[in-house]
Amino acid sequence: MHLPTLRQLQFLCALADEKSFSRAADVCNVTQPTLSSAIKEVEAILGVQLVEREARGASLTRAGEETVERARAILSSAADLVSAAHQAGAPLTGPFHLGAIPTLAPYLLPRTLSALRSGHPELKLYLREDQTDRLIEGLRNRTLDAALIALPWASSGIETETLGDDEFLFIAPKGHKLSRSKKLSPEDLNGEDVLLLEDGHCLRDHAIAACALSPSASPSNISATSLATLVQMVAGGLGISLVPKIAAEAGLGAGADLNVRQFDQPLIGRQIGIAWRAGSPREAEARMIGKSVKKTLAARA
Amino acid sequence: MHLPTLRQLQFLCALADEKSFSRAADVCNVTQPTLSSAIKEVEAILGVQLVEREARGASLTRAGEETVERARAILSSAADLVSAAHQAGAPLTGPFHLGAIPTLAPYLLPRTLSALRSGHPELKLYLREDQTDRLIEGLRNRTLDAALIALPWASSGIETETLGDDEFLFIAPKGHKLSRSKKLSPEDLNGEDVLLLEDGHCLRDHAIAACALSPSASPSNISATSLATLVQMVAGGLGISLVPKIAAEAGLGAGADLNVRQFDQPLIGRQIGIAWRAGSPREAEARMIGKSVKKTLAARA
DNA sequence: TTGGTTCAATAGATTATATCTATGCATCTT
DNA sequence: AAGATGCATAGATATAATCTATTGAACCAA
Repeated sequence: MHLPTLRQLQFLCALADEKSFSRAADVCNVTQPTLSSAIKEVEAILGVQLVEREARGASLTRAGEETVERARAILSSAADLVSAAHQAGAPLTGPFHLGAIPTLAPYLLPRTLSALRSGHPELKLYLREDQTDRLIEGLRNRTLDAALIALPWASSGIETETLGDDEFLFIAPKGHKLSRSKKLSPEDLNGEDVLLLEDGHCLRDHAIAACALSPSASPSNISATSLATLVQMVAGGLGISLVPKIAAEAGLGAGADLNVRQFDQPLIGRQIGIAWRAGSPREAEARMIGKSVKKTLAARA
Repeated sequence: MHLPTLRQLQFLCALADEKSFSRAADVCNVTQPTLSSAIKEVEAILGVQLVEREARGASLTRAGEETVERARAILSSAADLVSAAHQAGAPLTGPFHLGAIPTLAPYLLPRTLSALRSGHPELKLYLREDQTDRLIEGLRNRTLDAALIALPWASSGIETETLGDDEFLFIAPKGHKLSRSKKLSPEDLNGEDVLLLEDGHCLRDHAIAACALSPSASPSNISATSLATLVQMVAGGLGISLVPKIAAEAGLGAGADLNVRQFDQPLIGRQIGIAWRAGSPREAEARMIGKSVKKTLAARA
């Protein structure tokens, strides 16, 4: 079977990105005729037209779209092969890019990282705090090596490992009626002024799901940009809310005039996990970091 | 990032297979120096030694092993890209290689295939009957496009779809005591002379599991090579056994002096499914065939 | 319409590279 | 020690990839 060259596949992907032969050629650091003939040859090898040559630039045919998708996967695997081999020469070294969601990073990482750093001084960690979607995208486009997120999160091409549980705690201003109620179940929040994080935070979705809230019908449609802000708003009497136990333990809300309490059965919460791109050469390191986080989670009060 | 060529990866895989530069070169239809320098260049690109040059032939280093594994995956994806594109030019044509396990093929395929052929006359079907392991291997090395097997069967790189259930029926010689017992549950077979297919047939394992048999302690350690043989042996009074309902319905055991009956609760059986290599360009056709089989299964008495 | 502009295809020259033949240099065998 | 086996090296050659220069088609503005 006659295969196209990786180089030709790169050209094709660039063409898909740029939708122009000359711009794509520029991106690939070759001249336009070079790229043109390369694309033509790929089409000859595959026996299908991949590109629609139009007056203004180029667009992909249906077959072209699928081919590009496969080509990207192949190029990514090839890049993985190279970095895995490089890694083999010098294991556990080089910069490692770790992402984490904002409702986790400030509370979980400080404890974990100090342990990790002392155990593995050769590991250069770079951190990025972002929402789940962006972190997954980072894993996909290789700007991240691993990410700490809330599970379950199924996504093709992404592998995950569960590290532990994180309970949701109830917070309210001192003297709120739900602070004094004998029993407290998640459904009791329905109808109250529940403050949530702004859209895009997975904690927001988890809270809505756990308490069976109807997000649109929420009386006060106020959203906070961070947990710290949220806590301040609750302390200011604007409403009630949930916070992850891990954040509360790390000192979130300390000093504020707040009532923090557990729910009675059923306990609600989320799972913490680590994710990496399937086939990543840094999977071993991702699992190692996961192990360290897991230890931190288990060691809590 | 500098990538190795697909050609170079092919050379490397051939070297891994042949464990000899000259033989590998032969396989690739190039001369030995060509392959030697290509391998050397890959090592330069990756910055690791992949091959241990020994007096008698060559062996892979640890890094080499992993690189070869990744290389094989990449080459397979590249081959898929090509055939997917070819497919796009002429969908649903060209030879399709379908495998099926021996306890299914003779009983399920006749009915399904005639329906399939009339519905899709352009599809050239080639059939192969073999045990599950070999079929999966066939999917892996691209000699098969899909396979009808018993599920569940998890295997990385293989995708499956469940098509229906197939109950196990009890068979015994006329007059056997279990033929006359009021109720019949799978555990009743324990301790009896249960005849099974020879090792490697998944039906054997399913039967052992379903009836909680201890295979080594089976009084008569007789194994049959096919269901037809098995039925003859049971009819000959050598013992009792299980047969898939689908086989019985297709006429297995018709005419033989046999007692066939259902089990009472719990019913036991297996699931029928179709499997294909993840990323196969013929996935759509595999699913189509699966649909046809599913219809056949559902249309039974 | 007409002339300018944009963008891809083509032709032919020029590198770059892939591959070959021929040979050398070890190691193992007999 | 002589032959056989198996990989590395060197230099020649063929193949391919890429470049420059140009053409031709489609669009746009006057």
